Amino acid sequence: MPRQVDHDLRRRQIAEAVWRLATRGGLEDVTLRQVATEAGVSARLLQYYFGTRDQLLLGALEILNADAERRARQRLELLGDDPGMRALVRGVLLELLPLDEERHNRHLVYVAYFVRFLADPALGAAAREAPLALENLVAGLLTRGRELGEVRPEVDTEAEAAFLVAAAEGLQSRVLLGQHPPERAVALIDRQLGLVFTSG
Amino acid sequence: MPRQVDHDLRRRQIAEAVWRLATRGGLEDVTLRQVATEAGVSARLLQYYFGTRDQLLLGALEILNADAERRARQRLELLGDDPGMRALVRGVLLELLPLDEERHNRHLVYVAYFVRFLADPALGAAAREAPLALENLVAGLLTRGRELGEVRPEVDTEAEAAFLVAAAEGLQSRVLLGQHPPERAVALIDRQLGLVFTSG
DNA sequence: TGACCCGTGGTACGGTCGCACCACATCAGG
DNA sequence: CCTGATGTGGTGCGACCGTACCACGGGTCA
Repeated sequence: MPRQVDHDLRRRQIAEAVWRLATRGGLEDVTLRQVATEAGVSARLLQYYFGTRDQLLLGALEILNADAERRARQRLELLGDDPGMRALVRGVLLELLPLDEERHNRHLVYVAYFVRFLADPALGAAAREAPLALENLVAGLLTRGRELGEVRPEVDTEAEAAFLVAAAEGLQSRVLLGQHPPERAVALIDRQLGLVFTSG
Repeated sequence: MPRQVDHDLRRRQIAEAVWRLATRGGLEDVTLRQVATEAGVSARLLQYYFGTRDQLLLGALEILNADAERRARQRLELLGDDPGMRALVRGVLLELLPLDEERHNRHLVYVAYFVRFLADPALGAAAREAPLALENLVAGLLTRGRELGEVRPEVDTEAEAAFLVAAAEGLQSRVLLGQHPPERAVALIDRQLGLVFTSG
């Protein structure tokens, strides 16, 4: 084998350019030439590493998803062993809010892709799984919390989980549009958690 | 004046073509030629009635907003005089869900525009007002309901309003992506309303 | 050392884009 | 009856699009 190059690194470098352009002007602005310029490589390389434009869009999304999962796992681990169910649920929900630049941009990218999710089966598959998994995760945590007495016994954990995740997603949009400051979104989540959990 | 034509009608006809294309493939697919074909008019007419592409996008959005407000008002009036605060709040929130084709498509169009809202000040202005007004409307209804004894006295009406609107918006996304059936979204809203209102 | 393949650049082509421009009906007012 | 604004169609232009294709440096293995 001749000259070795870190393919994953190159792909990531290109994917990041895709994200930046998508957050600025939507998928419209994600042209091969623009991505190449933004990534500082020749347009030919995009073809080499991703193939067609559709594959580039899909590839960039997959890398984003992988990143999101890794970062989320990191942040949850940061809570330490046995952080309590409330802190865990809170951590999961806050992952949906654009509380730092990384999450801000990530959610912006998802929005740019949104309409495509409906039309393109390959993209849709990559996007449909995550949120439902999140909902089930929260539902599981709430059920566990109810068994431990941390969650009020009358709570319908499945419904509450779906509602909490949806609310977090809605708050995300408001923060992105600058209609709420991030702290208010967090406060609103905490308020609802106060209604669900027994700990005062 | 020579040959008279209903400008508003023509503009609406063209705007509807914009919406259809935007819901199918995002703003990428909203090209002048495609819109002209979809609307069954010549491309030249788009220039005549809207000017540049940016103006077309803005104009189509404004017509959509006007429609949305009119339809919402209609549906609320359908509730009759003195429908009770809970029914009113419910009506406002359900307006945010894609419960019929009209609302489904409308929200899809908003999503297609979303990223643009952040970059284009003119579009952003048209989009930023509505949701905050909605939140204030709900907050007012809740406060009034609390005075009437329909809302539990311990409810923070402003926070609850913000949370409810955000949740409705989040549920909207889930329904659009087909992750929840519309009835489940309604049920989740009703469940939360049950926690807020005394009537049960 | 020569064959070979990986990684990279450049470029060319057919197509579509937004938009400006020109031509021409139609019909009200002088 | 003609003048001129209104409404409509067509066409052309320069730019940019996605992508296929060609060329080539450089490192690896026989």
